[in-house]
Amino acid sequence: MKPRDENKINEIYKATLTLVKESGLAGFTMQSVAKEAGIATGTLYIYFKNKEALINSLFVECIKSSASTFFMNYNPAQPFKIGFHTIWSNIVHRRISHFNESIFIEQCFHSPFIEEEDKMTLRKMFEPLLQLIERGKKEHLIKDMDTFWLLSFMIGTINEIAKRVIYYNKKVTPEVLENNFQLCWDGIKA
Amino acid sequence: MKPRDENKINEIYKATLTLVKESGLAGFTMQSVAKEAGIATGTLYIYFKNKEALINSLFVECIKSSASTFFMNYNPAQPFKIGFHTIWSNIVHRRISHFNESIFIEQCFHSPFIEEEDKMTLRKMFEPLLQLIERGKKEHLIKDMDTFWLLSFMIGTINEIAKRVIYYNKKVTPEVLENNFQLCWDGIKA
DNA sequence: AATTTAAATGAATAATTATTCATTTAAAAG
DNA sequence: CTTTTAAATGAATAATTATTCATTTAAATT
Repeated sequence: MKPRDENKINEIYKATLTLVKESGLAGFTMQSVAKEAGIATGTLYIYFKNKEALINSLFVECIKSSASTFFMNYNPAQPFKIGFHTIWSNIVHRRISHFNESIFIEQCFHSPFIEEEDKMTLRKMFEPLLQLIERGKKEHLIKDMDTFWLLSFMIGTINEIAKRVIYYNKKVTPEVLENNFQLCWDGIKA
Repeated sequence: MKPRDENKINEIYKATLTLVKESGLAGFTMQSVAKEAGIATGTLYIYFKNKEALINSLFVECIKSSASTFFMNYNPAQPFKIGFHTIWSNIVHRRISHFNESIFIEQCFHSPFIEEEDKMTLRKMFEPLLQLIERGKKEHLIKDMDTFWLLSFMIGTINEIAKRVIYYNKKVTPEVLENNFQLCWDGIKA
């Protein structure tokens, strides 16, 4: 028998992300995905039951593959600021280098396609970061403020950096990164 | 002759924003807008040439009406920090109280419907804020960093606050607002 | 090399959604 | 009160897009 070309799923995912970035969740059709992925429309339905399933699977895939990068090189044994910087940096780089993915995840939040459960999974991804923030508060290194808002602050600045790098075609020099980190750090530090 | 019910345009706008918030730009149809606005489908086409025109007009309308609120009570003659706080506060409140609008504007940026020119208009809205930031740098009150990134920092945190207030159903107490402003201020201050 | 099995195809069909238009309604003008 | 004009209606049509399926292709097994 003929085996599935497992790489095809990646092609489909990649095509979908490209199209969603270009024209939003509103602007992509199954035909356009097939064309972009270089396969026939019918083939899409071998891999995904329907459009909704494609979107859902991709969403879960994006979450998983993001999560795996957020805590790379993060070692809880290191000093707080080092750890915080590592995670900050990881998220910034991921958002920029996988901007399509960032847009897709964001758009999915306002779409009827995603299950509440999957949104929960996304939130859980940040758990280790929440713990690090708690630790920073205990060590009196950062402000004694609701962890929820401290995380909000950090994520908000990161998301905006990524958007601007892409839309305004800004170079991400180490200097730009360090300046931006400084803004964030001065904000949260005690 | 029968005059147009000018209020109808507002109903259509309101309906569209509601639907876009609920299910994204992808998830609204002309039929659903008509139903939500309590009018017949055909009536939509008296007021708007087609779907694209509706989206475009609403986008421009959102920009204009936002802009009018961002600089309320802002007096350039006042000390820098007062002015900065006023604008910060205005934008936060607008984003929260008109969350549908915020989502719509954001989604439009990733849709094929909006003209580049209209996006430009949105960017120009922040002009007075850019000038205030320049002033803050001259007065050595805030960091001597690229104004572009200082603005990014401010807007990024604001957007995330609004999202979280809505999605996590957080109360916007004066304390929450002041704490969040403090984060932002400590970030940018010299 | 023949057979089997499932992938792949893409035109055809089904479903959805944008748009139109013949008709009705209601306000204004005479 | 009649006429005129344009708004409003919503079912019908057109256009678009999701999904299917009969057929072809190619890998694996015998």
